[in-house]
Amino acid sequence: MKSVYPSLHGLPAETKGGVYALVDCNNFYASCERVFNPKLEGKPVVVLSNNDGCVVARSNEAKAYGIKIGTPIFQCEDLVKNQKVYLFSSNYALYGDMSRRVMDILTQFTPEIEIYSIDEAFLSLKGFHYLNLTEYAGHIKNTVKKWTGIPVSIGIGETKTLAKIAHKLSKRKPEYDGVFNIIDHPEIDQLLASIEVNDIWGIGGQYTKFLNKHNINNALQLRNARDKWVEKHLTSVGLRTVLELRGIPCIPLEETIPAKKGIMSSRSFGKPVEKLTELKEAVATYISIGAEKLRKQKSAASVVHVFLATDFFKEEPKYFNFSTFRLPTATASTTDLIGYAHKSLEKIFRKGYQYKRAGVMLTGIVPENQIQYNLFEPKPLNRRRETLTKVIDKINLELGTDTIQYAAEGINKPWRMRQAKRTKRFTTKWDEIPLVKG
DNA sequence: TCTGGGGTCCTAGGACCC
DNA sequence: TCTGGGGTCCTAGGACCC
Repeated sequence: MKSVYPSLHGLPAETKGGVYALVDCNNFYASCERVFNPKLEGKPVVVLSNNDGCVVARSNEAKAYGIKIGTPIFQCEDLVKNQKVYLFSSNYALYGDMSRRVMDILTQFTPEIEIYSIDEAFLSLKGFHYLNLTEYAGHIKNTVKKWTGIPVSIGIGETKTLAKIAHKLSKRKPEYDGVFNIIDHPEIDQLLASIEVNDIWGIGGQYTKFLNKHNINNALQLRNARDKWVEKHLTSVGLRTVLELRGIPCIPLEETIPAKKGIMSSRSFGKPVEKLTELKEAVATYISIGAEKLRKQKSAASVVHVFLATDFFKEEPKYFNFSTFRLPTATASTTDLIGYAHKSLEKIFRKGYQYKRAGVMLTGIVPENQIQYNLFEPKPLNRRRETLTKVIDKINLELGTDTIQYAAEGINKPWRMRQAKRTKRFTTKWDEIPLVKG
C-alpha cells in the first residue's frame, strides 16, 4: 500500500509511532551556579552573555521579576539593585563539564540518545512499553538531580516535536512534577490547542507572523493544515513539523555527532580596539580556538574568513568588512591558519576606527585523511610541527585550556572580553577546585 | 559606561557543461 | 511562427535552533 504522506528526503514517513523523551535541564546555567553555591537556592540568579552584555539564563525567581532573555543587563539596573539579583558572567568551562556529567547519566537509561544541546537530550524509549513511562522518566529526573544537583524536566511523545510540546506541558502544573507524557493522551486535541504556534519547535518569529495572518494560531490548527499549502509556504522543513505534530516521526534521532561544516570563533572586545597589532592578537586567539575544534573532530579547513566590525550601537563612524582566503591546501595547523588570517586582516584593516568585534570562520572543511595535496605547494605540515601541535593539544586538554598558547595570541590581551563576575572553574581547573575546608 | 556567540537546513538563481 | 533542456556546482539569503 502506498503511503498517503510524501516521503521527505528519503525518510520513511509511514513508520508511525516512535517513543521520544526530551530531557531538558531547568534554567541550566543558573542551576550550575547554584550547585556550587547553595545559598543561591530560592534567590533570583541571572547569567550574562560573553562580555557581560545580555541576559542568557535566569532562575525562576529572576523570571518572575520579568527579566527577559536577551535584554542588555544595564536596562535592568534598578531591578538588580533593589531586588538583590545575583549576577554571573558565563562560565562555559563549568557548564560544559556539568553538561557532560548529566549526559553520562542519561546514557545509562537508554542505548539510543541524541545530545541535542548543552542542556537538552532526546532519548528513544521505543521498546520500553512494558514500563510506566511517566514513572521511568520520574526516575531519570530524580537520578540526575541526586548525582549532579541539576534539576531537569521531561516530556514524552511519539515524535521529537511532540516530546518538545510535552516538555512544555510538564512545567504547566506543579502536580505533573516536571514529567508529562502526551502519548495516547485522551485530551490531546485540547492540549495542542493550548500551544501557540510560536512555541512549536521549528516555528519561529517569521512563520508565526505568516501563520497568524492565515488564522493558524495554535498547534492543533497547524496539525490540521493542508500538506500542500504548508510545503508551499513553509518549505519541506515546515511540512516535517506538521507531520510530526500528527505523530509521524520525520526528524530522526541523531546519535553520532556529525562533524561541523563551519567553525566560527568571534568575540566582542572588552573595550574598543584601534591598533592592528591588538587585532592581530585577537584574530590569532580566535584561530587558535577554531583550529583546536578542527583537530578535535579530525578535520582540516580550506577556507578562512576574517571579519572586523565597529560598534553597531554607537554613533561613531561605522565600518564592517570581511575577507575570504582560499588555502592552496586544507590544514588544521594553528600556525599556518594564523598566517593566512593575518594576511586577510591586513587587507581589510582601516586605520582610525574604533573596533568592537572581530572573528574568524573556518569552512571548506574536509576530513584530515582526505586532504588533497597541491602539486605546486609543498606539503605544509611537517612531521615535527604536527607532533608539536598534538603535544600542545594534549597538555591543554589535561591541564586546562590555555596552559600553552601561541605567542601571536598576545600576553596581556587588553582587548579581552569582560567577565567580571565569573565563578571558578570548579570542575576543570586543578587550582579552582572547591575546598571542603580552607 | 553597558547590547552574545555559536550552528543547521532549504531554496532560488546564475554559471557552466554537454 | 518556432530560438533546448537537463544536470551539477556554487553562492546568497532566509528561515530555524540553542
